[in-house]
Amino acid sequence: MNITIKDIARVTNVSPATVSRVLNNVGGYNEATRKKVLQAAAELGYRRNESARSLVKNSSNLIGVIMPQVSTLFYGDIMTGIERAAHQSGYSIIISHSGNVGDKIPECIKLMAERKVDGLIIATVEINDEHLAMVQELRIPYLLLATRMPDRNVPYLKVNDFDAAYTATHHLIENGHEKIGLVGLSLTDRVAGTTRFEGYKRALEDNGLKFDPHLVKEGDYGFYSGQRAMQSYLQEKTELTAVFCVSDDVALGVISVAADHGIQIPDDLSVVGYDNTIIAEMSIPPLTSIDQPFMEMGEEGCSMVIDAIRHKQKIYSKIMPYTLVERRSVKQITHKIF
Amino acid sequence: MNITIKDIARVTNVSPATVSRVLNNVGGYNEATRKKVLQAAAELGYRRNESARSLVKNSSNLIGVIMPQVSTLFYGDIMTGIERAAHQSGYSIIISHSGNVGDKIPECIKLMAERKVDGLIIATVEINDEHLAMVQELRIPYLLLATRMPDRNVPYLKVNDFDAAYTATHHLIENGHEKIGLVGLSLTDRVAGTTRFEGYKRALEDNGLKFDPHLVKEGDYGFYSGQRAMQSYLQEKTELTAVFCVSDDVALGVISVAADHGIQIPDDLSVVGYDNTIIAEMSIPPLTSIDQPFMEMGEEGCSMVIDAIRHKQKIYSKIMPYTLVERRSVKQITHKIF
DNA sequence: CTGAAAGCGCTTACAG
DNA sequence: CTGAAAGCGCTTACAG
Repeated sequence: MNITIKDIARVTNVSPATVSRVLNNVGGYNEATRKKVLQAAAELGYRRNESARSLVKNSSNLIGVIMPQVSTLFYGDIMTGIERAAHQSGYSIIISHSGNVGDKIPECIKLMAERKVDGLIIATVEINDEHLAMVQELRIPYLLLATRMPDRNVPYLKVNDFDAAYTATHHLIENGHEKIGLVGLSLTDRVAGTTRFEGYKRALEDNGLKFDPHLVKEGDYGFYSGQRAMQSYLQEKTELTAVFCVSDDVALGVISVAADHGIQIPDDLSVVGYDNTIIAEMSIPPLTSIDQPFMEMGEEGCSMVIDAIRHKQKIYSKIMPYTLVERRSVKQITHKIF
Repeated sequence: MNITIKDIARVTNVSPATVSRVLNNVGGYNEATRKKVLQAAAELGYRRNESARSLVKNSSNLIGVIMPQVSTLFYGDIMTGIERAAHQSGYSIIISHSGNVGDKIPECIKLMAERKVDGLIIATVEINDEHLAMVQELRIPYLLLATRMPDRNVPYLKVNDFDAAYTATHHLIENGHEKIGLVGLSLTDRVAGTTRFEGYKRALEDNGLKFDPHLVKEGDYGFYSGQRAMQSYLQEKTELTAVFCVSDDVALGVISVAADHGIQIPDDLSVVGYDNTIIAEMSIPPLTSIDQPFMEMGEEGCSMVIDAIRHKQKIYSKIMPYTLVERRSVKQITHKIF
């Protein structure tokens, strides 16, 4: 049998109400009772029953996290950040995977509803209007993390993909590159795909370079996508001196087939990645990459929803700062015009 | 206000008891009532309150997962496996991070106790006797995943580290190597550290090679650990033709400094990794590595505890199969004796 | 400062 | 097949 508040009450000769009060630190008892209750609780090995507590408080001290189960490098970082912030504030986190294509999102939301989570973080997956409606029905604070809903006023926390892509491309241009490829563009991904594409194009235009569709390779964010793109460049004998990759994984993909073909990075080809996961550092040569602060995003995002829960206030979207971290995969080349 | 079972009862003119029965599919009602209850539930948008349910059933449908927050590559894989199995059986998972050094383990266990989790998975961290006592006090099924307690009869699910290290080393020997380094040995890690060390040594001995302590570099499982080891080999001008690394990360570390020094992999140095995470494939050249099936381990492990919960039976330890996946980081060299 | 009582939303013997 | 009732372990007005 489990030890309950009543057991403590019996042992200490006070009412369960008082036990509850001291255990919850709400005041309304003198020091003597406080001491004996706490001592009895410790001696009996009391563990409070969160279910009972949740039931009466109509809240669970739970933050729900919905994430896709793709094994991306940053999954752990985001989770770590979220868990840290939650733990600090006395919340626990419960997670549910949305499937690779987000097909299980409704199920996830239902689950979160049953668990009466106090707040919800939807990370990394794109949701649609139907999902949004379900989430809103929950009437709890929620936040899109490292994702967003275009054209909808839904709170999110993420890096500005347009700017970051612009910066990455601009960095290449600054270093004298004029034929710059874009690798891994997902046209169906309106959050990170097309936005980065726009940033890339704009950087080109702003610097008087012509956008050439032959230089962009569609794909996804994976390693193989990068490999396929590089193979395709090779086969088509595309002339380029640099590529901007939509993720570190695809960057490593292009580097790997480049290596197989004796193409030197950065001497023959400069490459910049995106995410700045650990593999950017592991790359040979180490990869220049756009840093997304995933751990901080998890932490900050979770704090935002907790604040909203506690102060019953609205969550405002926030842009996280990105940085370009330079390593050794970009070469400065001389301008042809000189 | 939330819709409850009573609301459905009122609308359908049956008792809450009956509503509960049809919602839980326990039988004891005719088709007509079943239909109207289900319909009313759907119409009202009923969501059951798991807290209330947990309270009366004295169980939560929750599997607790305790993991360190190191951002290892396989974190996501393990979690994915666990979540998949849990979800399939109607369980949710709640996670708590144990800190890098496991210092927060007691706190994690306390939390799991309060949540009344039905089962517990402790992944990847080493626990001590004190922790074990706390866990056992919970009186719920639990399992150590990808870790174990030496000298204690505690159920675990993992790969046989000794055998795997033996296999890795033996693979190198088969390919004609005689001076084989061991990189990343953690002498304090009695689970994976010393065990892999033993496997390495035994493989040497069984093949008539002398164990040379100068060939082993202590460290941890990280990238930098591999870098430091390689630098140290270089500085000491250690003669060796191959290294067995305790993780892919350390393997990439040695490869990266090797590259900086113009040392060709595998021509000048063969290397085999451990874990077979995605980076093994991303490595240049692609890394031969011991595969640990993390996703399957998560899935299988979670299934084991769920089975134990359902059938109230003991959990028996299980060994997962590992495999050596050969890629291009090992070179066959001619035996000197010929 | 403290207690009696009601109630959170559900499940489950028990009785019919 | 169905309902009335008790109870899971807690919190929180209310009253003193």
